Amino acid sequence: MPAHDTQQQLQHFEHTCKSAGLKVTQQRLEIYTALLEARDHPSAEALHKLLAERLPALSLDTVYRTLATFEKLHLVHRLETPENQARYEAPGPRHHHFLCDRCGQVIDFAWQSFDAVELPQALAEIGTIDRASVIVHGKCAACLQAESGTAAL
Amino acid sequence: MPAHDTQQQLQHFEHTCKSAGLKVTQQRLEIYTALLEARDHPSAEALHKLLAERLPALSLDTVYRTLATFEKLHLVHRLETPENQARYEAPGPRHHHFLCDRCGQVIDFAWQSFDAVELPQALAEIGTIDRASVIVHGKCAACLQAESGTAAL
DNA sequence: GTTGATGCAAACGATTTGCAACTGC
DNA sequence: GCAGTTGCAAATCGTTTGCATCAAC
Repeated sequence: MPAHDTQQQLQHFEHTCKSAGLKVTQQRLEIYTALLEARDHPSAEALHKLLAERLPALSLDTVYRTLATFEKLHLVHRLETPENQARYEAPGPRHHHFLCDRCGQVIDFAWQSFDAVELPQALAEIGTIDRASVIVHGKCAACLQAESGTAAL
Repeated sequence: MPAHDTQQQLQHFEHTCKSAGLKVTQQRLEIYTALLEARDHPSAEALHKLLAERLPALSLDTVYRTLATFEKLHLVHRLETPENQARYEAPGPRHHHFLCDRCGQVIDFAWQSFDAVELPQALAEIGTIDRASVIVHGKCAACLQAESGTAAL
């Protein structure tokens, strides 16, 4: 995907940390990299598990703290999900989210024509706009199939 | 707002409960009514506090349980917010959400031209669509003012 | 009268925090 | 070396659950 290769994002990451007066520790680097590579909006716990091999000493609270730090710097986005567990993603190519109301899965989708549209006037009075995205609720294909097999709900 | 007056929604509420085999208890009625009247997407705790006057004996867990029940029946929506506390709203006129990244406030806004637009093809393969809405992140006017006064972050 | 709903208190799980040891700059 | 970070363990907070009592149908 153009304009979003890993190298560039890592550069941006280091630069952002340094300008904020934050140290570029191994943990931060690994967590950020893992998030760049993850395509499934992992939770803090999922990231911790994922990194357990490379960094056995990494503690879960560091993951939480690091993600919170990254979020403030806009290095990652915390997703809005109906779950009680927060999920994160590194900002990449612009996309939107489909949420399965049954299994909770989050699926990305692109929608160029939305991205190009102008936001409504009303927003100007509400505040400044950082980013806008679409959230679609429904049932994912896998769940539909599972339900038809198991006679539903 | 047409097609969404309180009377009608209460009828719909009772009907939905009965068809689901659920009792229309005073607690459920009050919680639902409070949510219909609330314009601020209250959390379970906020609702509990709000109803404390009318129903001093109402317990917080009943609020939680009731909201969960309502959600399954699609009588209320659980909002996607970046907070750790869930917020709810009764489905009313179609609208979208502005989230202030600073104070966490949720502000509704209308966007008719979005509502009329056709969702992208890609979604058809992902699953069935229940509802689609836009989430805008930014800073609300109040926070902008507060920051300019206090010399920011 | 039954059956499901509520209130209470205890349990749970995700996230946060205080503090001492450590590591990047 | 200093300031910011981490790991650990304990605390916190939102939410869930087991169980006896109570209310709606």
